[in-house]
Parts: sequence; structure tokens; C-alpha cells
Amino acid sequence: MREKLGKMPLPIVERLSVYLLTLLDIKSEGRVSVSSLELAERNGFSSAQVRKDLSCFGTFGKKGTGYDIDLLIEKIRGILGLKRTWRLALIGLGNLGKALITHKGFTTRAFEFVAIFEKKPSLVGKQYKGIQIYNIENLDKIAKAKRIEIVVLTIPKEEVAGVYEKVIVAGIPAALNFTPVRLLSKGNTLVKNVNFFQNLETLTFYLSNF
Amino acid sequence: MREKLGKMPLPIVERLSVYLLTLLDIKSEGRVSVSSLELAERNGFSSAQVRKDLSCFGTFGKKGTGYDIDLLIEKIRGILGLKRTWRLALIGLGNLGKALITHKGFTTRAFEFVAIFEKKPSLVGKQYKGIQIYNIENLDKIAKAKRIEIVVLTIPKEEVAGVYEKVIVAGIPAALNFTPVRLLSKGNTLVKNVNFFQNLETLTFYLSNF
DNA sequence: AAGAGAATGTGAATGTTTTCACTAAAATAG
DNA sequence: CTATTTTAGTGAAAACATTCACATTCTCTT
Ligand SMILES: NC(=O)c1ccc[n+]([C@@H]2O[C@H](COP(=O)([O-])OP(=O)(O)OC[C@H]3O[C@@H](n4cnc5c(N)ncnc54)[C@H](O)[C@@H]3O)[C@@H](O)[C@H]2O)c1
Ligand SMILES: NC(=O)c1ccc[n+]([C@@H]2O[C@H](COP(=O)([O-])OP(=O)(O)OC[C@H]3O[C@@H](n4cnc5c(N)ncnc54)[C@H](O)[C@@H]3O)[C@@H](O)[C@H]2O)c1
Repeated sequence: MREKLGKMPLPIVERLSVYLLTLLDIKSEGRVSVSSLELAERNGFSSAQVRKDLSCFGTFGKKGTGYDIDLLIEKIRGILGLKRTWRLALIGLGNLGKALITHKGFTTRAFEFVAIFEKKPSLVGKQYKGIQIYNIENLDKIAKAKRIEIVVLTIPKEEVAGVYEKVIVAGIPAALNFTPVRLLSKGNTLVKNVNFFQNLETLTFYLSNF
Repeated sequence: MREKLGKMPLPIVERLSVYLLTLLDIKSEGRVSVSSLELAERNGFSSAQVRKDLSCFGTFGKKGTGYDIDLLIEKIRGILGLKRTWRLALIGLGNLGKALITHKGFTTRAFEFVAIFEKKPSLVGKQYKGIQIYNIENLDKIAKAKRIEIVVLTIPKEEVAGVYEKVIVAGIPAALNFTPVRLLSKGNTLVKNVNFFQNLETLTFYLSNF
């Protein structure tokens, strides 16, 4: 059992998220308990890794039986901070932004879009899927008023630098960045970059070299 | 300089993709050479890491000067298999699928969508953005005829297991999976999973534990 | 042309993550 | 009730990844 959660290795946190999805899946099949081996095999990990990962946060299992699914789901939700709803804002209501806003998955989990920011004057002041669209220039003010915790960036790459500066100034705690410009965490803002090309390029690398 | 490219560590391949974007960026500023330090600082890595990564594939730099940008771009493109166009197919023309197909970035790089597969009878036989829509039941036949190399999965999660089975049977070399169902590489098919929740959940973990 | 400075490439050291291999507890079968 | 099987938890070992630190080479200035 580790002490400092703040410096938990990223691979462990990522796997926790995978375990959670798997547990929800198994639960939906009506099962009530699961072994580290099954959790591992479904995801291509080793059973020792599953046990070691979970042991960082406490002892949740029962020797001879495995893990109680409901209990483990609640524990992981607690660890990942998913016992409450997080307030998101979308920045850039283009093709990708609309797909994300429309996606039901977010809402049915722990995430809720509470604002959209756009540059196009024709969109500002309107709503999209019931969510108010604001002028990006008012990010600071609205972010505070709406208690925005995570911004989702789906703007053209030329706009990223300027908008990110505004995000930092507004002191928004986190950003999920879908643009191909790699951002580094700065100020009080934690960034996670999602790069589609990188994903495709790891595939083409291995396809080319086997 | 490493020998077996096929077992190059994933972190190195992912950084290569980051270096490439950075180099293109720097090139567009009119520059002709760059140091490992600059390549590192722009991306939050160490300069030693940049040099060590590149040294796995050859010696591309010049002591005292750094790396020639055009040369390094070409080398990395070669390593990542980006000197030719890869033939993609989209499976599932929904919200996310449409955003991806519409996205210019793919076409202007080394990727080209050559087919769309759908289940909805109303879409089959039509085109979207000039790309023919086929019945998913014909995946095997069309994949061979169109020489599809990578499928992009944007279908509901309930459909994933069945469709993935078809992808494996068709022997398609790779799949980029945007659904929340984690797939494991199997048969001759290499899989890369892209999980938006995982990205959000790593953010909420660290936000919750600082 | 010599010296100072810049920057690579890399073996060795360090740090991190994963796997191994075992102990111990619970469940099950005989 | 005892033996066998199942499975969690965990130090220790191994594998893997990053950083250090320096010899070497190239550039630039004077
Ligand atoms: N569409 C995809 O499938 C896809 C895939 C990978 C990456 N991306 C990246 O996501 C980003 C958006 O892609 P897209 O296809 O949705 O583009 P898009 O052009 O359809 O949408 C961008 C939107 O951002 C708005 N915008 C521009 N500047 C802004 C600003 N300063 N503040 C607020 N809003 C602003 C635009 O008005 C537009 O509505 C791009 O960086 C792209 O590279 C998209
Ligand atoms: N929209 C998003 O922003 C987003 C974000 C993250 C993940 N995802 C995931 O991506 C997937 C698609 O999301 P979406 O929002 O585009 O959903 P969607 O419902 O808009 O689109 C799904 C499309 O797939 C088609 N389809 C269904 N079964 C099929 C089959 N067997 N073969 C071929 N086509 C089939 C449907 O007809 C539909 O057109 C989902 O798994 C979702 O969880 C979406």
C-alpha cells in the first residue's frame, strides 16, 4: 500500500480505468466476484500486475475467492475521483467538438458539459444540445462563474497557443487536448494530450517493421 | 543503434511521432537545423532522451550543430513508415466517424480513407464525402479488393465483438479502436485502443489526489 | 590557426515497472 | 475433518527506461 497518491505512476492509473470498465462489463453479466487472473486475461495483463496495482490502494480481495465486483467498482471509482460529476467545457464547436458533446457516454458517467466556447460570432449566444455557447474572450469570467474544472480543446492548431494561455490565466485545473499541438502542464493547469496521428503512426511503425 | 526494429519500445516510437510534429512546426518557421535540447524542451523531455531515441535508428546529427531538419524529417518518416499512403476504412459512420472522415489532417498526411462500412441499410450503397459505403457483411471481400490496411472502429460497444471477429477473419493488418471496449491484438491483426474515458479519468485521478 | 564553445553519441549509473515465486488464507472436495 | 485447490498479497529479482556525464567532433571567433 503506497502512501503518496499524487505520484502514483501513470501506467497504474491507466490500468485502473481499464479494470473499472471490465468490472462494469462483468457485473452486467450478473457476476458477483472475479479473480485477478480473469481481470488480467481480459485485458492482456498478468495477474500479478493486477494484484500489485490494486495493492497500491488497499487490500480489496479475499484469498481463495478473488474480488467482490461491487466493492471493487466502488473502490476504484473512489480512487479515480468518479464519485462526483466533473464540470467540463468544450472549446471549439467544430466537427469533433459536436461529436463529443453529442456522445452520451460522457453524461452517463461522471462528466457533464456545462459550457461551450466559440470564436465564431454567429454561434455565440446560442445553444447547442441545450448547452450555452459563450465568447472565448469571456473564458476567465465564465469559467469562474460556472466552476469549470476541465476544458476539452477541439480548436484548429493555429489557435491553440492563444487559447491555452487564456486557460492558464483563468486557472482552470485541467485540459484534455485533442489538437495535434502538444501542450505541457503549466501553472495550475494539468494537461492530457490525445494525439490521433501518434496512435496511427505507432501502428504504421510496427506494420512497417515486422 | 538497435537491431530489431520490430521490438522497439513503444515509448520511443510514440516520441518519434512527437519529434516529427515538432520538426514540421520548426521547419514552417523557416529554420534549417535544431538541437536535441530544443526538441526536448518543446515537448517536456530531456535532451539526452532525444539523442538516445534517435541513436536507436542511426546517427543523424552533427556535433556542434545539431540535426538538419529536412534530413531528420525524412529519416523519421521512413522509420514510421510514412513515406507512402496507408489505406484506411471507417467502420461505423456515426457522429465520431463523420468527424474523422471529414478531418483534413488525415488526408494531408499519410492516410487515406478508401471505404466506409455501415450496418444501416439506408446508408449502404451511398457515398459520404466521396467515399463509398459498403455493407459490413461484405468486409472480407471488399477489404481484399480495396487492399485495406487499417480499419478505424467507431461503432457502438455492443457491436464491437462481432465486428472485430470479422476484421480478424478478413486478415486486416491493423485496427484503431475508438470504442470503450478494449481489444487485444489477435491473429494477424494489430490493435491500438484509444480510450477517451481513460484520458479523462487520469485527469480526475490526479485532480482528486493533489 | 588556436582556443572556446556547442552539441552529438553513448557506456555506465540510476530509477522505474513488471514479473517471479512464495506465504498464507479461504473455499472446496473427499 | 483433512487434504487439495484456489487465489490474494508481497518482498525480491529481473527487465526495462531514463538520466548522467564525458569523450569526441564540429563551428565560430579572433
Ligand atoms: N475531426 C477529427 O476527427 C479530428 C481528429 C483528430 C484531431 N482533430 C483536431 O481537433 C481540432 C478540431 O478539429 P475539427 O475537425 O473539429 O475542426 P473544425 O474546424 O471543424 O472545428 C474547429 C472549431 O473551433 C472554432 N474555433 C476556432 N478558433 C477558436 C477559438 N480561438 N476559440 C474557440 N473556438 C475556436 C471554430 O470556429 C470551429 O468551430 C483540430 O485541431 C484537429 O486537428 C480533429
Ligand atoms: N462520439 C464521441 O465523441 C465518442 C467519444 C468517445 C468514444 N466514442 C465511441 O465511438 C463509438 C461510436 O460513437 P458515435 O458517437 O459515433 O456513435 P453513433 O451511434 O453516432 O455511431 C455509430 C455508427 O455505427 C453504425 N453501426 C452500428 N453497428 C454497426 C456494425 N455492426 N457495422 C457497421 N456499422 C455499425 C451505426 O449505424 C452508427 O451509424 C462508440 O463506441 C462510442 O463509445 C465516441
